[in-house]
Amino acid sequence: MTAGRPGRPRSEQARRAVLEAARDLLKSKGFEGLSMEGIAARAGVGKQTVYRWWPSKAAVVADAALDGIIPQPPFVLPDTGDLHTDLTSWLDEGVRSMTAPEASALIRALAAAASADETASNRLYNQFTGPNRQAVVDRLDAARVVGQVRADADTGSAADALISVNLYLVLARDPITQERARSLLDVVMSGIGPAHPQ
Amino acid sequence: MTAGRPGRPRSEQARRAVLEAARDLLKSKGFEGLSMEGIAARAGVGKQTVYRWWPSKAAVVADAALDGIIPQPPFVLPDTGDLHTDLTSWLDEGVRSMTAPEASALIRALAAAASADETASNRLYNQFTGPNRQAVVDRLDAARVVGQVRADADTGSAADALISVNLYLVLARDPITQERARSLLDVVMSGIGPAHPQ
Amino acid sequence: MTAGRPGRPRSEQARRAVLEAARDLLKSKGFEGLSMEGIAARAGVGKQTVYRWWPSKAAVVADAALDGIIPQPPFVLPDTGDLHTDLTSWLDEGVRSMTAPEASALIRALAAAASADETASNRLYNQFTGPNRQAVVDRLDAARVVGQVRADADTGSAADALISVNLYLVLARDPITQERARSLLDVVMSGIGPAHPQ
Amino acid sequence: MTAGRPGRPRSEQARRAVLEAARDLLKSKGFEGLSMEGIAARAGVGKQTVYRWWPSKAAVVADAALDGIIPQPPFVLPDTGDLHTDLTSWLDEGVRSMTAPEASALIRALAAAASADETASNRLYNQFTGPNRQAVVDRLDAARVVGQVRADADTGSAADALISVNLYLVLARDPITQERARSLLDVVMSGIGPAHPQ
DNA sequence: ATATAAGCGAGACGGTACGTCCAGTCTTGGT
DNA sequence: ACCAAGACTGGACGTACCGTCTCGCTTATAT
Repeated sequence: MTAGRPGRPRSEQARRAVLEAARDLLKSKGFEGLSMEGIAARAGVGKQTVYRWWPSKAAVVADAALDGIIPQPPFVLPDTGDLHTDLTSWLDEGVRSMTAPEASALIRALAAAASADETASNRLYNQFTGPNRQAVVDRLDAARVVGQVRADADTGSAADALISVNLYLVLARDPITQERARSLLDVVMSGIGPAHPQ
Repeated sequence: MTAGRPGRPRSEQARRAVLEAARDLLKSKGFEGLSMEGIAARAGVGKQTVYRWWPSKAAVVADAALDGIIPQPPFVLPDTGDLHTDLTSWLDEGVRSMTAPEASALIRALAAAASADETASNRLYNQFTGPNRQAVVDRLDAARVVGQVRADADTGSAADALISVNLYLVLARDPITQERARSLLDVVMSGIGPAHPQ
Repeated sequence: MTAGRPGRPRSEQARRAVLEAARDLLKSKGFEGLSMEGIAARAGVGKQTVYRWWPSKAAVVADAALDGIIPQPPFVLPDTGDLHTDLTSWLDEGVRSMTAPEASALIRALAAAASADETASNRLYNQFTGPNRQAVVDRLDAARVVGQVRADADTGSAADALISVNLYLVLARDPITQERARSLLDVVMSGIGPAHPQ
Repeated sequence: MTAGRPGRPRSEQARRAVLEAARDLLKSKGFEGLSMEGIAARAGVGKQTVYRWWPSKAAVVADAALDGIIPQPPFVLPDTGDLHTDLTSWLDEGVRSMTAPEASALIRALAAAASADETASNRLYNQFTGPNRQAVVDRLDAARVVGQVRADADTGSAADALISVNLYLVLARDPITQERARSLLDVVMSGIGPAHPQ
């Protein structure tokens, strides 16, 4: 694939060491406390090696996320045939994976990275939030076919609501609980309007 | 209030100059590009004066937000008697105020500040997001009394959904549009489930 | 003198620590091996403090020389009435002070500094080599008055010869000896031409 | 000479490219501004090729000088029978070749190289300054045979004086002029002592 | 012919130093 | 007790080179 170019090939070991160092430092010191210099030092790598492949700490963080070095919520929803059951188990799994203090620190870091750098924001969205959102949309669309979702519902907006609340809670440092997730699901499924609008 | 203490009283002029300098720099350079030194220089103020009153740039930013120096979305909802109309006009106003590129840059900056500093996060939440959310909850609760919201709906979760999606869109750098806001409102009002499950 | 300006005054302690650190490092590692970073570290001073007052390592070295922190050959010649005796003792003193390996390393360093930087070159000349040369010229001119130097001799060129040979020997790493100095003095005093040109 | 060893023979083209690149960079940026990396880049040569043959930039500079790629003053003195005439024309030629700003920059660079590296210093002396000095000594010794130099004069010291003053002037950035050279020659030939001491 | 050997350009590697910016702190004179 | 000014130590920034190391390739002698 990478045609036989001249010159010493890129060191896979250095690449992984950088991403893992970034993840570790992110957990312990947050995005603000992260530094290119610190990443290089902990990875046992020259600073130039970091700058050769990543333009900023936001880019390193984004790559670490994309590489699975920063753990991600699951991209696939179960499909048992019952939408409510499936969304509930998906939400429970999400709550479980985000309640570890480490996990919320990482998410805050990703938010800060997205805030600081447009490119990082796009990459994180395209390969992290995006697929997750798409999985929800797909499941909802499948449910529509079997009549569990009304024909004219905007499944995209529903997915947005289900996903973004967690981001909001993490940033606001409000604890994320199962109850809260289920209340949200109830709102999204049934709405808050009176049961039988004519 | 500040009892007649001895010594020179705090300079109100310096205080405002600092907050306004912070706002201006935030617009042009983002939270990452903001510095205490830069704030002091632009405000024409000694660095010590900044440190005397604020421990970090996140604290300055939080104060600037609370002081109204960073413009905020409206805290009150109209109450025309029709919930859907009121929420629509509230959302439209929100969309309008967040679509300016400056505004989204400021929101990203506040998100970064919240991510970086727990104290700033709390202050921003308590006096910025919180009242806004509360206003929505209050309006929904009032609507419930007149039967426009079903009795067992969780108005808190509904408010969370309405507010947090915008945060998500700003961080993901997805454009915020009226259509999108109205689709979301439709989901929150009516749910996505089949219209009349019996 | 330095009018009551606002702001913290310059630290004399830091100034001396920098110059002494530069001298020590110069002795042990030469001008090439000297670094602004190393100077700051050894002086226990922030790097910025060095850069605030000196633009380059050549400037630091020049200042260290001017401040007497780098030892200098004597600027005054004895005047016993006999020129040859006085120049001999002056040369002996010069030979003595330049034969220490430390001293020749310092002189090579000053030559490198002069080579690297025009400003440093001028400062070193004006306050280091220059006065020394002038002292020789003055002594020669005084000797001319009493008939120990012929009327039309160019004392400036004679001083140049007496001084520059040592520089040449240090750079060429030829050992400087009393004999060599005295041979040179003989050439300068008597010339190499036949004893009685008509 | 280099016995028919196996393997690809050294590239003469690369060797010259390196030395010429070094000379060009020396002219424009001085010895301090010269770098192995820069030499390789300008020569269109791999860095390893430079390091394979030269251990340091001082070594490259020394080689460039020895190879005639850095222009040198003439090694031979005319011998018209009249010493004063010959030395005058030799000095004039030296003055002429050193007054070009490029030339003095190169000489300062050679001085810096000699200062930085003992090996380079020796090579430069042995094959650059040394032969030049020897040529002067030889001419003076020849002149002694015909009575133009007194029997007990130290021709070595005289040669040192004639050569080293130029080095001193270049480092001090004092302009080198014909007048100055001739004054020096007068001192060396006739001395500064009274004309006929008996 | 085909190994083996050495040189070549290219370019990544772990590092050091550069010169600048900023973090927080401290110390002036003045309000 | 506050203020502006500005110097202090410290540390990260992003860049330039250091000297070393692998690549694929070329060019020689030795089998």
